[in-house]
Amino acid sequence: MYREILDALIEQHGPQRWWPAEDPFEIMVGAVLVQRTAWRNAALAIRALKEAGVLRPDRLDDLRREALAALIRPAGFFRLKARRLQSMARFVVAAGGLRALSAQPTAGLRAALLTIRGVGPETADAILGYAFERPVFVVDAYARRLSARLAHPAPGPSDADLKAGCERELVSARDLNELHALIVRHGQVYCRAMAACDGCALRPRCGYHPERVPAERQLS
DNA sequence: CACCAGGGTGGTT
DNA sequence: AACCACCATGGT
Repeated sequence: MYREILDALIEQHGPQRWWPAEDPFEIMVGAVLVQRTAWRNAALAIRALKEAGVLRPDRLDDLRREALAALIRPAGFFRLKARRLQSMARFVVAAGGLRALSAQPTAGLRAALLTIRGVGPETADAILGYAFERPVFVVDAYARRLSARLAHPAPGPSDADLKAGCERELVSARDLNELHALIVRHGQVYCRAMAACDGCALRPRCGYHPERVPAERQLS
């Protein structure tokens, strides 16, 4: 099921090789900055952090919160995210760095990440998958929409079931990361650009925003 | 002008 | 457990 979706999406869009970042901590920062935000805007904030030379746990922790907020302004929710980034930076410092963290088993590391203010299930999984290369599937808005559409007209699986299903079938971090990246890519291409699924690799059982698909093209 | 983007939190019903 | 308001910028 998910393997076939992965293959179809690779065929259509090619390998994605996410996450675009130079190092694991940049991925962690990006995962917070992109929350409910277009990646373009998160990228502007990351660039500002790099230019200021503060894209490191210790430097981020030392910055004054107003100064950090000003730097990440383009990402939106900047005061909120400044606080979240500092709680994350402090967490990393307190844990003894990324090397120490990466020694933990996945389940424990996930639980630890979830104790950070502003890191929920999705952000934790993005960090686990892309920064720590653990075999987890990131259930985000795009994955949820696709899953709901595939199950239509039945109600889609819960987030937990979707995540578990993907992780059972696609065992490797590489495949799970690639599936998530491709679902996002696919969603960005077809979500608004097309009213329905013309040219879609998953035709006829795909579509985003089912409520926007004309009734005569809805799945029965 | 309205609507949306790779969520999470705290409070209310 | 299921809602809700809130957080805020930049693009279409």
